[in-house]
Amino acid sequence: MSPRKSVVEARQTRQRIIDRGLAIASVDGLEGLTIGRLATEMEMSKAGVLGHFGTKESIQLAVVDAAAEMFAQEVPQRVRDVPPGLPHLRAVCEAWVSYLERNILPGGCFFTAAAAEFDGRGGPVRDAIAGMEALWQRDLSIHIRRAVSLGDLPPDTDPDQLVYELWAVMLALNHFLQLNHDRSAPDRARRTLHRLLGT
Amino acid sequence: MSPRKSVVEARQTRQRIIDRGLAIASVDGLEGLTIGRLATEMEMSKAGVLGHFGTKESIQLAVVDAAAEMFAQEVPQRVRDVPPGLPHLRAVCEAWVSYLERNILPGGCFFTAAAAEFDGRGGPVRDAIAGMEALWQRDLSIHIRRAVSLGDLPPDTDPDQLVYELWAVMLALNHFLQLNHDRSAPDRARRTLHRLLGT
DNA sequence: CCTACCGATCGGTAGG
DNA sequence: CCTACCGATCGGTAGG
Repeated sequence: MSPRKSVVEARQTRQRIIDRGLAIASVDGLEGLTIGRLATEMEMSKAGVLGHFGTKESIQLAVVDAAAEMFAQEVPQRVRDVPPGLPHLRAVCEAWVSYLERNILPGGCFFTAAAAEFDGRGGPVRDAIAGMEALWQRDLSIHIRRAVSLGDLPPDTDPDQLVYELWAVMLALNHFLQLNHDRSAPDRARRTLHRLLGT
Repeated sequence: MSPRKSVVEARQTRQRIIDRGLAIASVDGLEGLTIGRLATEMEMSKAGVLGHFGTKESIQLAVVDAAAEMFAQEVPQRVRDVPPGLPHLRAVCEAWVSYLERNILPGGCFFTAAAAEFDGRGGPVRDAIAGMEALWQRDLSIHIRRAVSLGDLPPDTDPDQLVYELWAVMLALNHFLQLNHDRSAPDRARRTLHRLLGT
């Protein structure tokens, strides 16, 4: 029997479970993330793992939040000092490409994988994934409109259309990296961005 | 006890299992495609279902083949009479958009979902998915090079780059249709294609 | 945080 | 094509 842990230690354990869960889910999906597997990899009992969350769905939701936090730190946070308008938009996209290129999570972009897995279902997990994507799309749209109003992009730019095309670039980048291990994919993504956002 | 069926009937049953499996897999993935679920929906016993294939992996491989056949009938077959070069390439892309827009499979593009599900693994199923995608990319590349040699596309066109960008358009179309039920996505896809392939 | 357990479901087999 | 079964694993609970 393990000694009872302090509140701080318990919180650390909880965070370690979430981090491990994020790595598992990026490879094998949010359903491949089973309590038994988490327990084995954490060298804990299943009840020990589950006690921090209550249900598997709570684990999944915590992992979705952790993925959003990681993305926020790796992309928008890294370019927060770049001046607004087109420079900021370009920096955001470059940070995004770099994030995918560096393969921080073993299975690539968590949200792309989770969206494909849950898009045919209902429920809180699907809603959380869709909500995070919508937030980030809104952010991109704001950067685009700012670039237009600053005269950095043509006045007839359709922000939603550009969001669609930027999203497409990143989906394809993740797809070619993960399925084909195509190392020329980041370069192709950058060339497309070049065309979309000028030199 | 059901009467023993003829060879023809057995083949039909096998095909019905595959068709049902393709629909299930497009929504819940190739792992959500369980033998028990197939048996319930087919109103057969698990052993009855499994007897046609031997293993679950064989079912998965048969479903991948069926998905490729469906795609072949819905996209390249439909435009086989369109003259080569840019007209053919445009017709192919329009048939592809239309195929995704009509949502023939309840869960959208099977290959996108399957690729996201299996891209972190090894094995025959993953190889079959990647192989089908590679085949279709080769096809696209041939159409592009034909259009270049006919003078329909600029001589400095990079075929692999254009394949990347066309693939991106279709991944995004499927993504926005399935996750967000965004009915403006087909229009956005067509506008991007317009820009990529001229008016 | 553990052991010990629950009913359900998984892929698959034996035998007919 | 069926019934009847196998061991393994699923999410989750009781009790400490």
